[in-house]
Amino acid sequence: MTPEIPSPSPALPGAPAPDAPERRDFIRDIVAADVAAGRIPAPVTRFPPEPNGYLHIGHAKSIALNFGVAAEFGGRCNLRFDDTNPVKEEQAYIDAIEHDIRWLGYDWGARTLHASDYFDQLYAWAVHLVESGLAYVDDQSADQIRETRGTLTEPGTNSPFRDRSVEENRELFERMRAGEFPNGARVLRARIDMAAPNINLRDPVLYRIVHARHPRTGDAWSIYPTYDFAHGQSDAIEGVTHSLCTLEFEVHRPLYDWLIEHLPVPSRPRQIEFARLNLTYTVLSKRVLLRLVSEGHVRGWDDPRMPTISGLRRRGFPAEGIRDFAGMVGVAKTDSVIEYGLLEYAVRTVLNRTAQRRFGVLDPVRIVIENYPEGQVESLDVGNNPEDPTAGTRPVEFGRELWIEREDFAEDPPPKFFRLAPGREVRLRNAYFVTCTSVVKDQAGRVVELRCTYDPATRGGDAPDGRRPKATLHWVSAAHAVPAEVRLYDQLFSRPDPGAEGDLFADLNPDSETIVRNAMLEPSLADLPGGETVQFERLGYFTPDPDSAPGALVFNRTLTLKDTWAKVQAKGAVGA
RNA sequence: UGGCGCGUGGCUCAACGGUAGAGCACCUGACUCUGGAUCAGGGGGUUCCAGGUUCGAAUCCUGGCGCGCCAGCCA
Repeated sequence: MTPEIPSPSPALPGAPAPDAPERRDFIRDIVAADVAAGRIPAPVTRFPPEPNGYLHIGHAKSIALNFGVAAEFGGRCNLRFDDTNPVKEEQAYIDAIEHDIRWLGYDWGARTLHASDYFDQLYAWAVHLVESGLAYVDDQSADQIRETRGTLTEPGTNSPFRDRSVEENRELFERMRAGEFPNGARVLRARIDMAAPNINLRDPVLYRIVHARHPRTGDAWSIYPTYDFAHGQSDAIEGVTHSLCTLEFEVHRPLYDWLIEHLPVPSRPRQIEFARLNLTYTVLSKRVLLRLVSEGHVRGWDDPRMPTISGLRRRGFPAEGIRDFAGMVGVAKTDSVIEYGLLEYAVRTVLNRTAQRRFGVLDPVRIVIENYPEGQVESLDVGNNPEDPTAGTRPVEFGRELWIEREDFAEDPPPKFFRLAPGREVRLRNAYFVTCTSVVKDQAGRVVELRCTYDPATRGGDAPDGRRPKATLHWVSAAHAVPAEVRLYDQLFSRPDPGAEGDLFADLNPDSETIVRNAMLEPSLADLPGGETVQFERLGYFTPDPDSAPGALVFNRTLTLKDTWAKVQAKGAVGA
């Protein structure tokens, strides 16, 4: 499914480019101050995904932050899987996550770590807490625990098992580990304060009984630590200095600190929270993304409409564009929603600079050049990228019959329409000037062919007399064109704030994908390698889809070009 | 009628007591063999509100208001 991708650009992502403006945000300020004050020689960060789904563009922000901070201050960033819940986690997700981070262009050396690597140590620390009288085994059910936790405005009440002896707690916890009890029979809880105004401090659960096979530790454990107990301690084991996480963990920080304080951990990490990424027209919730996939609203995690890294990759977004975007969105504590257009801007900027140009006609209409010799074919030299002279040129066949874009012709051109019309001369890009002499229609009145003449003196696209048509059209030789299916994409959701008014799934855009089955492409496109995105001149950026096969080409439209004509039309429509 | 956090142009951020700035978006013009790109210019902010401190407040204090998060044996 996932195409094999050429390695990302050689520039070391994460490391500041020599000419990059200094990136500044409150987290980098804190790190810089810690380094300047000599509290740490260099920062250690970590990216801690739970392997229960695919990475998405929101994770890219976190990845760029964690790896970026580490690189900029000469530190390091670990990849650590937060694999403490075996009922939701799978090896397939672990593999996909590693692949995606590599594709994005980040490198964590040999430091592929797992919270599960620390299960022994974590267990020993839990015992330490028991022996300090700071944790106890609670026999209450999940329901009972919920009922006695209190509410936002009322304190909770102590569990009847809260004052068990250290001996009894130690024995019971040991037996939980030995697998003597069924799921949910007992938990290990921290003994903090059932009346704490912060609910996370009301004797939070540290360990629960889960009889499930873990992707890495197999059946070795029948109890698993919760996020709260595993995360900070894992940070401490790894020597993480700045544990960067999203805002929803803010209220967990007092617990994070409490555990670090009461345990003989080897280092004292500090948790700092920042706002997660939100994007208009997009949902970045693993739960929802999983539903989109499992309910068949999209074809898979890597559907080109998905905001997953694999989806964006299949769509043709370059890793560099995603990295640039992550750098542009800023890091702050304000809950915010980024306009999707900023992502497009970042991607277009990279693609404009790097994508080779090709000719492709999505909605072909035939033109016949009446004064061009029948049977003649000539090869024209066409530049691969006007933004990059080193990209060279390629030969493109020209002949008497060509395909042009149907919408590049108007029998009755509206004002400000500069393209082909009866009697009007336009330039065929890198080829000749042609003038439309007549229109051939079928019985239904549909244009089936345009008869034209060309000016042989304009070969290459310039007129000796200096005259300049107002429009330049893309074209493909009818005798050489290869047919292809092209998939056009629009937002997966039809409103900028999906789900804001009721059911999220009711906001799915029914026109998020449009399939064009009879596109005509220049023949060089037939063997474009997967993972490469090119520009179809005047149309946008396109990339071969993995569904593509020899003789049955399939392309995805990555993005359109910026379209000011569409804007003019829209204005006209409003004014009319 | 709990706790924690956040409020600066349409969007995202900066300004860290000295009189509000950037990117994106938007508008205009130039240029152009992509109605793309590029270049030049422009509009747009009572810095949530109200008091207070100060020669001076987006920055400090007090009180409001609004928004977000927290009552999983998810992370």
